[in-house]
Amino acid sequence: MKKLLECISEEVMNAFEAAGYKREAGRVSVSNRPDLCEYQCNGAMALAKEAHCAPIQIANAVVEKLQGNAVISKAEAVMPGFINMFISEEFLAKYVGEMSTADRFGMDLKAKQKIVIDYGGPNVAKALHVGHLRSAVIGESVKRILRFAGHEVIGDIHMGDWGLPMGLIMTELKERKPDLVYFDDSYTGEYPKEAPFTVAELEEIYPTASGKSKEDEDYKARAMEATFKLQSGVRGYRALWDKIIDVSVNDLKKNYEKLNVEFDLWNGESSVHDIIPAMVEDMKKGGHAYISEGALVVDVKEETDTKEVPPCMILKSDGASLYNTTDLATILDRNNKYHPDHIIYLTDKRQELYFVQVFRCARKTGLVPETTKLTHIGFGTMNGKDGKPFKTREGGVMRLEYLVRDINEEMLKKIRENKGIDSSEAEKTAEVVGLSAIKYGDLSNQASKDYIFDMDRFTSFEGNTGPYILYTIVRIKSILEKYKAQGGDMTAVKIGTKPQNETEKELMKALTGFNQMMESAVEELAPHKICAFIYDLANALNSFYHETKILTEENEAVKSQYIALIDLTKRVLETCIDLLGFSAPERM
RNA sequence: GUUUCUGUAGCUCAGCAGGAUAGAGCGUUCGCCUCCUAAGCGAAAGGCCGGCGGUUCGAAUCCGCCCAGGAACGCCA
Repeated sequence: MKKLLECISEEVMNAFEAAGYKREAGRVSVSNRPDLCEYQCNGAMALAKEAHCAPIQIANAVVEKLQGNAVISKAEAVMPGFINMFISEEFLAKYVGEMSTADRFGMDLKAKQKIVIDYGGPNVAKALHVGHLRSAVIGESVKRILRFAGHEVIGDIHMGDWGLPMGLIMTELKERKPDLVYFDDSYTGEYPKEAPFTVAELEEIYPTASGKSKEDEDYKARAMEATFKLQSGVRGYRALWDKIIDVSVNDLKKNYEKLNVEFDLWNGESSVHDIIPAMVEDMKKGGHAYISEGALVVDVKEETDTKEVPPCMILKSDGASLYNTTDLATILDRNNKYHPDHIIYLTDKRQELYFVQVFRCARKTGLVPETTKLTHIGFGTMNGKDGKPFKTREGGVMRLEYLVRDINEEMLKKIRENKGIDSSEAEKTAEVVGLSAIKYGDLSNQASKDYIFDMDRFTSFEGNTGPYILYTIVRIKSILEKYKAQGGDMTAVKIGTKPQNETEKELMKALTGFNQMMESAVEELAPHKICAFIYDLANALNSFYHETKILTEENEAVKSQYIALIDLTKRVLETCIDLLGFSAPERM
């Protein structure tokens, strides 16, 4: 379905052409002066110089050609050369009517792509903290947006599950429970099903071990040995590692579930361990990798660089692999398995340079074809009210669990003080609304920017917040329920006649922006555009609601259109919040 | 030091393939519930769009310089 602005632009372009000017000048945008007009075209002014005449003359000529137009009800030329237009109400109603019955509200699909999203995942055996929130929330939304646009998307959490941290944990475990069968090299039987530790223990073990290794050389040596044993496949160490992964992943799943975040793949650095040697060998053979300052590197400088881009390190001088190595191997692995058209990484924006290096290295060494797009979405930090990175009151790193819990408690308080909702429903509702508060608060900002996490603001029901959006949806649901209870037939309602008043027209116009907005949200991988759109749409709905008695409208045809219109609004809003990764309750 | 991002109302943020009087929300002030959820709606006040230059008929938006803050800059991830 053509976007509304395209429909209007086409008319204006034709008019430009008919008046003897080039049609490109006819591009129309939503007016930035709603007091003067609804849509505007500034092409006449841009054209003036090459056409050697005053812009107002051009505008006048174009306006003349627009008289009696079916799409544009009124057009006028204004000094110095603006073309101000109003849309035909009949056309608008017809357009919205088509939208309401079309798939995806009439959004056209582009060629289908296969896309992998890498969430730059958390380390196993470490509690999720607020730093992991953005990757999960933004990534989930981007995934849903791309799927909505018709692409095949594979989300990979991509955990840090290999290397020294694992050795440290095992060393500390051995220290505490030396009798575990996993450490008995002569043991050949089955290993126990039960893990010899809980998540809580695991989370405490890692920092302890990490601390010890910094002070105790001998301890560190043992940890490195354990790491080596794991990586070289010693049976007991592998079995123990499996348990660590099991316990951690279980816990991670629980946490991500609360955030309504899902992954298709639970891969990690370990997944590509086996293909690293061959990859490194190829890089050497290809003449790309060479030894510099003891380490194996690939140059990734380019002539056009304005800054120093250090080489991409493949192996450390002690021969061990590092972050780069596994990321490169992962690219290779993904290419072999999925042949993706596009791989998207979500990490903190501080890793920008790192990804420039990795992407260039991957291209240079031919890990992916030229056509595979590699994108890094670098997001800003979540700060506290003081503008500094978010911390607990004690100054430590805030666990994600606690953040979610605090938001939910705050939400529950507000919901309880409002109305007599019974307590089990209130708790459920608080979770749903709380999630909207967290996610909307995050996603309504541009991903690349830092933002301030303000509990009071995010959980507020007023203003540009998640709860406000949900409230709007709940309001609509309530009317529709009543309509049905009164015997109204939802399948019979439709949109097609011109709006009765200004607020209805504004609501229609707001709805028509969906396609335009979605296209740029997909193109720019920008969930915040959806937030801005639904905020405007919710405002339009609430104004309409306030001005219009819907259920008591006596003219049945008018009432039917009202119902169809708010139903469409509800569906659009629900689709959008689903793309953001949350949902609305029945009541609140 | 080099590179890069950011700087818009008291606060939190939009707007940036250049367009007419720079927009929201919170907060402040003032209206509106016998009526579909007032968690709402309407209105007012509040701005040298960090500064200075340049390009242009026209700049918050493009370019240059400067100021302020953050970040990155080979063996962490």
